[in-house]
Amino acid sequence: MRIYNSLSFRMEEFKTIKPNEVLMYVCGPTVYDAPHIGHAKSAITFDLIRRYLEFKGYNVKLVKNYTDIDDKIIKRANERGIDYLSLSEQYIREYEEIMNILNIKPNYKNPRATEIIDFMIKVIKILIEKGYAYESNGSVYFSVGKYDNYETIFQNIEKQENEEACEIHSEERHLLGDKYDEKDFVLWKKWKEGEPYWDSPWSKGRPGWHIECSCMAINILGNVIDIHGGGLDLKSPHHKNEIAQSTAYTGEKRFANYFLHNGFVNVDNEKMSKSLGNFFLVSDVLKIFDPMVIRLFLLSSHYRHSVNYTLDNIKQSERIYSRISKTINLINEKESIENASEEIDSLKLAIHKTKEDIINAMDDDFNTPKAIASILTLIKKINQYVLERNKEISQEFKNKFFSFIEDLDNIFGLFPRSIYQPKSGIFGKFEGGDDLVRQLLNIIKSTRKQLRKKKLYELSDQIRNKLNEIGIDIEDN
RNA sequence: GCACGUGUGGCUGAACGGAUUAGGCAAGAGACUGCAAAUCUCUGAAAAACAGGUUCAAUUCCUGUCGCGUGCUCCA
Repeated sequence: MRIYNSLSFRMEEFKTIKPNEVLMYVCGPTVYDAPHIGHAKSAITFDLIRRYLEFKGYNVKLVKNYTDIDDKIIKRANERGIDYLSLSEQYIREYEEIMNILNIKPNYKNPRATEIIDFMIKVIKILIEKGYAYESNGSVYFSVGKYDNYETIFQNIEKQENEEACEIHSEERHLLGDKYDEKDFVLWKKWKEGEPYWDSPWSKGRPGWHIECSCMAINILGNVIDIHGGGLDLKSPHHKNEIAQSTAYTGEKRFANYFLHNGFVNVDNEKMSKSLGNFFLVSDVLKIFDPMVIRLFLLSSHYRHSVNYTLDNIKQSERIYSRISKTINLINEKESIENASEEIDSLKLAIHKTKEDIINAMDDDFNTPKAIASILTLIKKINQYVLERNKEISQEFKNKFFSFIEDLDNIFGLFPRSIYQPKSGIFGKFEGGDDLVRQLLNIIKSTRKQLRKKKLYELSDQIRNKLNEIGIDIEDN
């Protein structure tokens, strides 16, 4: 299995620290606003990776944090005249709800920054003791000049250049404001009027953004982890700083063996972001599209690439999704017979082949577009066989097919049982499959059938249209 | 400016050092059908930013140029 490692700028064979276990940390959101499609892309990316690793037999411990204390949270809470905690609580709940709808598997742990302030203080203390950090006017900063090769992290430049870049700063050790170097970043931020604070040896205050993630990862998963993930926009300076401070603290060579970064969701070929204001909230998109369609849309381009959010593009995904679900329903509803033609073997073989293709695609840096293409090729084959040539299928085939769909769902999280089990087709529209509704619909269906038999098309079409208007699609045949 | 990534058909999006360059959407034609929908079949004599280089052979590797995106400031 090969994955692209942002640390080395190339594809690498994936090897874990412990056999069969993957320690994985993903940077979660700063909870001051509702999640947009960009957050969904990141979440779905790492959910996919996690699912695939589990499919490969790894026990994955995925930790994803919430940054629940930060300038923006404080600002917005003040604007609304509420406590910062109730603000972050509100958005954490919303985030979790949406993740659940998008079929994101629950994480191993979801720590919040404010839960481990004590540990952060301990780590900062040690960083000062080791000479990597300094206190200045009540705040504490990490000194990038004291850290070897700071500039080479995620920068494909030679060590010499790094030394040149840092030397200048370390020679002139005078303060620029509170810092010695512009790039020094804050570990502990001194309290200001109207802000929440925690006591520390340096001042009343709160932790800096970068130290939070390092501490949560180390605290829960340990000094060195397998995979660290996040959006491409976190690469620098966030992940860069995380690496510097974490390895400075632990003394290890690496903080994470693999850094993975997902690409953006673009709007008009520009990054969707809160600061640009060009974002679409997941909750709004969910009003128009099925969550699985959103998932498929975001998986239809490679995780490292950007995906352009347009109505047309997401509609394409909707079409593809319905195509696949229709075939799943078709096989589900079709009666199997004892002695189906031997030709069914070729279909069984095709399933086997498709599964292999998917595994190969996914082993190659999680190539979902390729994997999806091979699913569609299989779907076409099945449709040809069952619909066009109207051939019978065996129970054995059905079993094989559904075990395949289950694999697909395990990997992509796209085909939960609910789409083809108890409530399928039109009944799916009614939560819980109300018996009365079910019976009523059956009556309507059989009435229409009789009308059509008697060639009373006008009336039967009218019924079809009326049902359509209230959101029930009927397809004859 | 530095770094990372990217540039494939009307759109989306893969593979691959060579001989037939996936898959999907949209379009057109046809089959089926009372009609619609769904499904299937066929078609588009299809395309690889530009310029060099390596090679028997490059869309694929290398170099340069240009375009685009992102990071270097909060952001998934």
